[in-house]
Amino acid sequence: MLQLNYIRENTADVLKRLAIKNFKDAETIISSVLQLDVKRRAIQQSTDAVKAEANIIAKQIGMLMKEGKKEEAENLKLKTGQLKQSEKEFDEELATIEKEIHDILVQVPNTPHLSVPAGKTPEDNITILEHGTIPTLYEGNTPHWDLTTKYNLIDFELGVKIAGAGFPVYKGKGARLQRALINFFLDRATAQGYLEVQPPIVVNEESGYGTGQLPDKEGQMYFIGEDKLYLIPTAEVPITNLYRDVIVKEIDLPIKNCGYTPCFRREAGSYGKDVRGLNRLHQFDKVEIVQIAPPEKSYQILEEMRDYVAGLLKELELPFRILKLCGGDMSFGSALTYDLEVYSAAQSRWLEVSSVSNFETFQTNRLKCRYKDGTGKTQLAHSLNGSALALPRIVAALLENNQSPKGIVIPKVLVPYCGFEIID
RNA sequence: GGAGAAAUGGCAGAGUGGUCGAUUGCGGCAGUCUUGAAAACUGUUGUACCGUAAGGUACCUGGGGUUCGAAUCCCUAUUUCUCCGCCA
Repeated sequence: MLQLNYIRENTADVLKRLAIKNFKDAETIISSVLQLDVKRRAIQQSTDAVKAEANIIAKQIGMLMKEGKKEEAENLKLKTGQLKQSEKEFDEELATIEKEIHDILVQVPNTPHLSVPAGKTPEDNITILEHGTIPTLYEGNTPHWDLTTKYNLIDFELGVKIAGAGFPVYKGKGARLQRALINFFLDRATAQGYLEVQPPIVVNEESGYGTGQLPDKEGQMYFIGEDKLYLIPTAEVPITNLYRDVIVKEIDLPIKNCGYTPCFRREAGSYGKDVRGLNRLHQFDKVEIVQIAPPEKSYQILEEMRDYVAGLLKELELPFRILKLCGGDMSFGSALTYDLEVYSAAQSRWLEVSSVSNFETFQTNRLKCRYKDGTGKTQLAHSLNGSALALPRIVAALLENNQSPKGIVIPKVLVPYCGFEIID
């Protein structure tokens, strides 16, 4: 959520940036918020004035009672009736207008960084780096969904029986590969200075709100109605919410956390080749990295995070590219996002395996995640996160790219984690 | 799940209707002393909103109520602790 004060003081800038995100009716919405804000401040002044008067009278009555001047006290009490009435009215008016403002603000997306390219569709994203060579596969290569069956790594049908489509059962070397990747990712992240955390994989409503999944995207999360808990769509939610209602010392920034969790997504509305095999699942595993950063360093940190993830892909020897997302393809809360995509050779397509974003104060404003700066002033920190990495598509690319007539070759870096060099 | 107790500032812990935004201790910050540090001493130390400012308003787990006035009384929700039950 954008800060009202910021909108008020930088209206032109906000509008300019919202245009990059193709946010419709930005001018109308922003100006209505600003009008409501003027009204709100006027009402608050009236409210405060009435309350101040009432407080004074209450104190006077207290004094009179102490001095035993009951009659005078009774007279003063008579005066308070009118005040109480208008106090109540003002309070209600204020609450109403604050809710109105809030309801509008939650619908306004984050303002993109000025370097974000304009554009509406993924075609408008900018490729900033391509790395590795796309492998030439041998005659008779197959997509991963055939390989997983051939080598008995994943049983999709069994998952359907147990839970439903999109809940695969990993078996044998398939299961071991999962575990290997998780450990590899966590080891690399901790070596990079990220503190590993193991958060709950369900969150309450407040947490969903804090990182922006609620109120908008609740249809994308599994909900346990009896206990009012949401299954997390990403570890970003519980980990970032660790810092909800927290004021940290500047010296403790940046805070770097990583964590492995399963992720659950309802993926309502997905279909076709996008959901085939491992391409899109309802449950998948991911290691997430999260940073709480001082504003002046957040963009440098974003690049570090992006490059760190790229480093993982290099170690895994996967061909990949990095995209800088255009305004139209960025998520609601992000100010700048890099997507990392690996090339899945048998499918002949790029698969998104990581999304690294700077949210600036968009999340921390909701979270009330702040720090004291050098001058002792309290201000909002920036929050950033990225996948490092999501497993299924990595597995898909590994299987497809590394297939050979003899079997699937495990990248060197994973061999110690897997305990085998080839899947055959 | 049953019975009981509790929830106060970064922490500990006072405060049961009227100058209480809240005693005190610890911690933090600044200073004095010291070659430096420690100790001791002195001062300072919550958040948000409104206001150019002076200042004002709100917040003692959340919500509602009683009252001229609520940290304090009542209702309610949540959470925590103790005991019992169940259980990885």
